[in-house]
Amino acid sequence: MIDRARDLFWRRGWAGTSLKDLEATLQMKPGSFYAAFGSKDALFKLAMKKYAMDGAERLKGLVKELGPIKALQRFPAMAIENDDAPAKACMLSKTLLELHAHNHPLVSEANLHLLKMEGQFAELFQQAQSAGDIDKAHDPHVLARRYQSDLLGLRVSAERDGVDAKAIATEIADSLIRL
Amino acid sequence: MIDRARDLFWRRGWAGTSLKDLEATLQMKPGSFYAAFGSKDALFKLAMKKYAMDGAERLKGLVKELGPIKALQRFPAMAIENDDAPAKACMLSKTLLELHAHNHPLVSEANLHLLKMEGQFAELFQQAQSAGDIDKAHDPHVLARRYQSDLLGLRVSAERDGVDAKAIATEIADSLIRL
DNA sequence: GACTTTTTTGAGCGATCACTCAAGTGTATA
DNA sequence: TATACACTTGAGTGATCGCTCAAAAAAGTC
Repeated sequence: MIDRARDLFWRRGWAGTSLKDLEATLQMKPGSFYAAFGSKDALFKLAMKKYAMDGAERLKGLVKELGPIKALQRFPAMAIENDDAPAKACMLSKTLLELHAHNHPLVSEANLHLLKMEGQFAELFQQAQSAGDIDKAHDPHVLARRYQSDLLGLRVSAERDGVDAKAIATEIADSLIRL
Repeated sequence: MIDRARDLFWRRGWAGTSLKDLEATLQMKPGSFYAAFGSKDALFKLAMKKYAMDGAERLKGLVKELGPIKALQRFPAMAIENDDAPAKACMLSKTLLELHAHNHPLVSEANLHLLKMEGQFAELFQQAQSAGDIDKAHDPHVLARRYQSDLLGLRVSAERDGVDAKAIATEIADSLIRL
């Protein structure tokens, strides 16, 4: 249920998704919708949380499979390779950009999720340092900040026409070897 | 006139900017507005063109002042340091992300401007190679693609809370030395 | 099967959307 | 000053926005 809402919001954005759209994909009449979720914003908040949790889960799975450094290297390509995803760009950044000027409450929510994600990256960088894969001279939080910025850029680029985003993902992954 | 419209669109996005908003900042009544511009979309297109041209002009000025490589190094910091700008994020990427799912004509327009900008970067990378500042083994178009992706990521990050975007800009600039 | 409670329904609320156009105002030429 | 033309005005268009709520249907309880 929330998954379908998330996909719709992710693809079309906040203003681009109308209650009619939600009613159609969720098979709900207005009354049921408001009884269940309270408001469009409330559902968006839930959808964004689901989005963030799924992303964190996917990364954890990658770590379990490949270990920290290889997970960080694989993650960028993974983020853009699914053609069935609602969008290439990150839902959190899309929300941030769309609603920032309106001082919308969902913006601080998006900021929070992005920060938590950055923390997760920092942890992995630290683990990679402990494993000897990355020079300990680097600050893991600095690495994580840059990594996330690169990731956000990649995912915006992946939404462009005529840009080989996979190549950029590879470059991001390769740059982690040289640390 | 178009500058004021561009600032409004840049800050608030396409759906976030209503005709009422435009009428207020342009001091125009609906009739005059439609006589002058035809539609909201048409003005947005003009605004985006102005945005792209101004950006290209600013980069050219930087090149004239500092030369190609130093201009490329300075540009990221410059893009995010103006606190009076309507937004930190790039108007073209904001438009791309907001309207991509709706197959809106303005998306291809945004794509075009982004591609032209990437071409400008590629030219500068090539000039930097000719000047001996960058190893000629690199493909300038590949460098430009990555540079623009980094730039877009930087400008999204600059819109976040609690992120030192200046530091990221410095890192991007520094990574150009090591080429 | 009768009664209570919960859930679903969809017509419709006021507000706002992008946009139109007849009427009014200003300006140029005679 | 009189006439022709260009521009401005803002009330108003139908459509859509997020959302409400009384009535109908369904589910639960005895």
